[in-house]
Amino acid sequence: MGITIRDVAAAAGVSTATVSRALRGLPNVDQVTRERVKEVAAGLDYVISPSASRLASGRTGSIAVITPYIARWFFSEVIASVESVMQQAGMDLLLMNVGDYQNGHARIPPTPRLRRRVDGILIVSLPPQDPDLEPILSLGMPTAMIGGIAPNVECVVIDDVAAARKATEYLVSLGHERIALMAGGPAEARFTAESQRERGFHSVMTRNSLVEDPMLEVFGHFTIEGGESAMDALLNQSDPPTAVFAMSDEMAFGAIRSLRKHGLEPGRDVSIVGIDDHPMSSYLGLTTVSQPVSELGIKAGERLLGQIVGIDPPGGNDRVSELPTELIVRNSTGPKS
Amino acid sequence: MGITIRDVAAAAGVSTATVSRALRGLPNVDQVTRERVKEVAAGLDYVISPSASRLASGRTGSIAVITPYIARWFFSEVIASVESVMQQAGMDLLLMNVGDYQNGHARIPPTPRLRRRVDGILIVSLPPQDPDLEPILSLGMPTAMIGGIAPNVECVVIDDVAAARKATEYLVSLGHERIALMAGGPAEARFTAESQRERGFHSVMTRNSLVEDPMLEVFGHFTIEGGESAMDALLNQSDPPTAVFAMSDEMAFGAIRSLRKHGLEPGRDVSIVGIDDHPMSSYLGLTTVSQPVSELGIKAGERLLGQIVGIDPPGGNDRVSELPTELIVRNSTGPKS
DNA sequence: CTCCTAGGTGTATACGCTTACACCTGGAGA
DNA sequence: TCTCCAGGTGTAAGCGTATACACCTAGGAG
Repeated sequence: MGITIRDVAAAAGVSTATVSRALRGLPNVDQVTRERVKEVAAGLDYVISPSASRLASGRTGSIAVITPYIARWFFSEVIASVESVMQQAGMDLLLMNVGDYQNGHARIPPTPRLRRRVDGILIVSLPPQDPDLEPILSLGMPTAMIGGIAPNVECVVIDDVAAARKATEYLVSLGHERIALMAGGPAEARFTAESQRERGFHSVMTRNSLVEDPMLEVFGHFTIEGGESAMDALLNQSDPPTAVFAMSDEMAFGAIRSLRKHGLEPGRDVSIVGIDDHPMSSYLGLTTVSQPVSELGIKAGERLLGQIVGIDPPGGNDRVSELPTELIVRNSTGPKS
Repeated sequence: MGITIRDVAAAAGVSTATVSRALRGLPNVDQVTRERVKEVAAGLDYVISPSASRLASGRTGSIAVITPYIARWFFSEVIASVESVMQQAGMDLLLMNVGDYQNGHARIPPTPRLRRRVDGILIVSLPPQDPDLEPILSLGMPTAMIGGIAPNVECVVIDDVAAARKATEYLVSLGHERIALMAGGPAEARFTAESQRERGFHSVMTRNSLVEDPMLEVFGHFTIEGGESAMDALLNQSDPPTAVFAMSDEMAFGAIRSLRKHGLEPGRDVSIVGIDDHPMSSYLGLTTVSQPVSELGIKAGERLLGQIVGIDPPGGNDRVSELPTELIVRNSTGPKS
């Protein structure tokens, strides 16, 4: 059926070992021989059998990306950029969603599917309390993480504290004092980024001697609808906020919609800041703190490759890379009226 | 290092053949033996070596998803649903982007990376003239396609002609006569869906004896920005349209923005219809024709699995599944004023 | 009581490659 | 001239599983 390395060896008049070395660019092969082997292989339309190669070498040439969502903006952007890096490096990318239970499917633990199957793992934003996280990490293979921090793992993140500070400080600079915090959910079930953003918000409020009214902390579940009803709730209070810091742009979108529904104009009546710089944000004029999503994926991918190839230290010393964020002022914010 | 099937066999007091059969659920294994083997395997924390299994059996247990985009809405939704199907089936999913050249990377042809590496291929919306399409199809392995039609391939699509008809007919029913067509790009470089949508539009216009002014055909490149400038161009004409059929929601978003920029109100001054039912469409009140994106992925995934397992006919007779679309009326459309 | 069958199990080879090791050659240095 | 070395190359032993085939057993049919 398929043509094998032996066919190539025979046709080129060399041994299979030489073919193997020639084709993989290893040293100790005469340049002339190498060229001839390559030509013969191309002529025979030979492609190496990954299974055989993997079995013999122990390397799989592939990595797994583990993520709780695939289709959401942040995640799909990250996946795309990681794919790009891996494709350049000639690595296969296995996609594994661990959030599928949200659709009613049984949660299939990824750990058994990882062992012996990949050379490295890239974890995207699993919350620290995720039941799959610990087993994955204790697999002890090259691992990188985006949007979260774990000991002994290469982590690529933004400075979520600083991002939240930028957003909050900007609102304060506009004169706002009653500022609401729109988080994803209650503190027990938060992503790392969420907790950090709360810390950033908190620090700015404290530094400026502003009170954090517990009534002004609401949960938008990182969705438009969630943001909308959270804003609804804020507006129905006796003393509504004059500004809102939403932990994500999508929640901010919902908040804007709620404002309009109540006949209020974002930026004039109530100011809204998000985090992300989602593609729709410029469309909707949302002031936000941008995060370099593609760069997160690229950097984490490269770091992971480094571990696999053996250039980078395989974790060991809590390497954390922080990528910069930037406040982007649009018209969903304005001075306190 | 790793523990092998031999260790399990020894520990369970049977041969490796029996272990292999027991673990994979093959018949001709005594129930008692099977249980014991399973327990021993679990106790030893044994996981099968995919490479060895693949090499010996010739099956890879994985499929490739080939797509020109990863992060765009339609594509990420499709990928997510396919991943779900494959995870349930215990198949690995390799992600391969063939649109990376758009980011300045060299285009790496996927064909060599496919051979001997996957049991099946799922192609998402490659345009018929894509240089990679033909080589992939002539690989002769189980293949399914979403959003496009090719001979001898299992295809899952929406009826793009009908979808475009629904949109156009609705505009006609509102009394519009000067209706613009916002396509992606010129006819030479169109996705299958694009051509079909044009046909649907055309048929309705003709049937209602409406003239298709060539001036009213514009290109929005399936992006918000593209839609916006295309709409700008339309509005700058001496005799602008009273309605626009945009081939995608994102272009429609751009069109809406353009309208507002020109002081016009969508649905009152100019009507806009899109296709997709993008998550932001309900937010923006866009009238559109929805397509069942997840179902496309699920169905195509299942069909592909069927071919691999050998239940479904492996292509052969141009099987095309059409999934239903639905007009969703919101407030970007209104009677001709 | 014998024969046959079918379910259950073991033996041993093939899968296609990588790589440790042995080997060979020619030229540089002594 | 001889030795040594390094660059090239070949040999052959795995890598861990699947599976064709042989075998064995017990029970039912004759």
